[in-house]
Amino acid sequence: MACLCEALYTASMTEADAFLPNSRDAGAVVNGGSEPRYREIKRSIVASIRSGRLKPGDRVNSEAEIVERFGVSRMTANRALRELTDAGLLMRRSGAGTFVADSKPIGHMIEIRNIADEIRARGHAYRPRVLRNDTVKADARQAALLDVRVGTRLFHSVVVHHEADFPLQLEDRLVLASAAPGYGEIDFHQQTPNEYLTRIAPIARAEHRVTSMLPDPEVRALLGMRELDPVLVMERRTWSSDHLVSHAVLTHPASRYALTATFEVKLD
Amino acid sequence: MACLCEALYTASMTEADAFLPNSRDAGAVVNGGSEPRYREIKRSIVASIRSGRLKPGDRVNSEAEIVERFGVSRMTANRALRELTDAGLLMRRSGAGTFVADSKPIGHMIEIRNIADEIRARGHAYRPRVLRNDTVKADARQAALLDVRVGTRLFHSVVVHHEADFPLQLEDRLVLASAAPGYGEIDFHQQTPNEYLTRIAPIARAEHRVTSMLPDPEVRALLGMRELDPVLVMERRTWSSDHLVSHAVLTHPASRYALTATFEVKLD
DNA sequence: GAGTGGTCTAGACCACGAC
DNA sequence: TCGTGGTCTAGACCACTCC
Repeated sequence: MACLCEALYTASMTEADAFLPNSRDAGAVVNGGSEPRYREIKRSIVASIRSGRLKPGDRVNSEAEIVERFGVSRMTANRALRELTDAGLLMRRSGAGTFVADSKPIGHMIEIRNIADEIRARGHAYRPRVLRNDTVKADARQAALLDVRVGTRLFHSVVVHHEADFPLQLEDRLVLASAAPGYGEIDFHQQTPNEYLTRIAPIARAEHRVTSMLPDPEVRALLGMRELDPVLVMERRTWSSDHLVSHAVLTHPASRYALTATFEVKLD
Repeated sequence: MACLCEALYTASMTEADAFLPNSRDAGAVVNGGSEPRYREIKRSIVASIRSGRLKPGDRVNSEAEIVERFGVSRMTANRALRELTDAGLLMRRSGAGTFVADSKPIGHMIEIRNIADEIRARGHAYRPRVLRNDTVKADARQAALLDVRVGTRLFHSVVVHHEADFPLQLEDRLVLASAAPGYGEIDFHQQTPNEYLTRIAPIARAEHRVTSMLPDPEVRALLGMRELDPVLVMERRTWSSDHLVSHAVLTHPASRYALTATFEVKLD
């Protein structure tokens, strides 16, 4: 069916700002089964970024400020900020401060770029051709793909992403309606399905399967391909929190598209 | 032209045990431009694993032991062990101890499996067909791929990996001779090229490019493919420490092989 | 009960950046 | 100069595991 590759944003961690007022005997040790302080601080920062209150480039509370606001020691504040920095969510400059990092694509993992951005970065016009965006009740096959019961309400969108006038990717996507209620209303000219989803339901886990084949005539026509040109097909399932949110089949003409992935291992 | 996908092992960090005797005024703070203590400890542990002195499942020094041996505070020992654990190199069980983790394939990132293991896991016989394994002097094209000067000594191996009697992957690999001097002597029946390389020159960085095409007749024959079946081609460049070590083109029949990648994001 | 990791504190010195 | 992060210490309490 269809293929497309957009940005997967970092960040996980559920819940909103909910860093409870903290009825904990702050001073001493104690941590009676509750969440560690550093993690609580991380949650609150992640939530601030999620909610849009903190945007890339914005300054985050300094360690000293966190010490005061949360009533923790500097080591604890440091750990929270350091771990978020290691995770790529923040950037720190000694002497200057801590800042929200540019919303990195999936960091070191697979660098799957936002197709729209990618196209624009090449100086071309991005144009989506929306073939459908409906509400459906899951049939057996769809239910299996999203691991839900038959009849569950889903969105089903099919979009062809064009670079200038050339179709580059065919995206066929199923979305769990309960996880992204507004999906049916999106104007794909304003944001790609994945852009929307990563904002609404931040990706916690993604599973990919890449293969290739000769496309059937219909797909070949949609992608404006010559005969005997294979397509590169990427199937992607994404989870948010703990449930499957979306299944996408992203199909591209192999002659015009290659997937790239790069990663580093650093232990220092 | 060849393709194969093996395990990429974790771990980075250069140098051997070299944790200098540490002429640092231990007691106080000070860190006059030298390496932080926690990183030094990490290096030493990584080196122990690298050298084979510590194997998966082995117990690592406890925090208390590190405190004594390195003359650091427990927080520092804890940081070293915790970071290596987060990186997937170690496993900790509260109350029990710290252990070397099973040599994880690239962890959460791309799970690219060792083709030999993968085949055996499916209960089939793995059989390599070695077409060549020569020493060559880099020509212009090869020099560009490995980012070295023309004439640099390289190994060039071509192997077809079979599952039972079916060719599954064609691997065409260039290896920088100076980085893996023994490569030319490997018996690929004993270990795959990548197995050897990950042991000799642990991967610090990898770059992938995946595409597909219709194979030329020669490749098609080597892979025992029918006409009009596309191949899935993965090109991979791997770095160790700071230099490019290997370039591989891994080609598989799309009808018999799919790449999978899965990753999780966790910020807690 | 002894040992282990998990967390936390209240100090500290340092290099760096902004003013 | 003052605030920032980067590192480090020498204690501490806790829950857990293993014996």
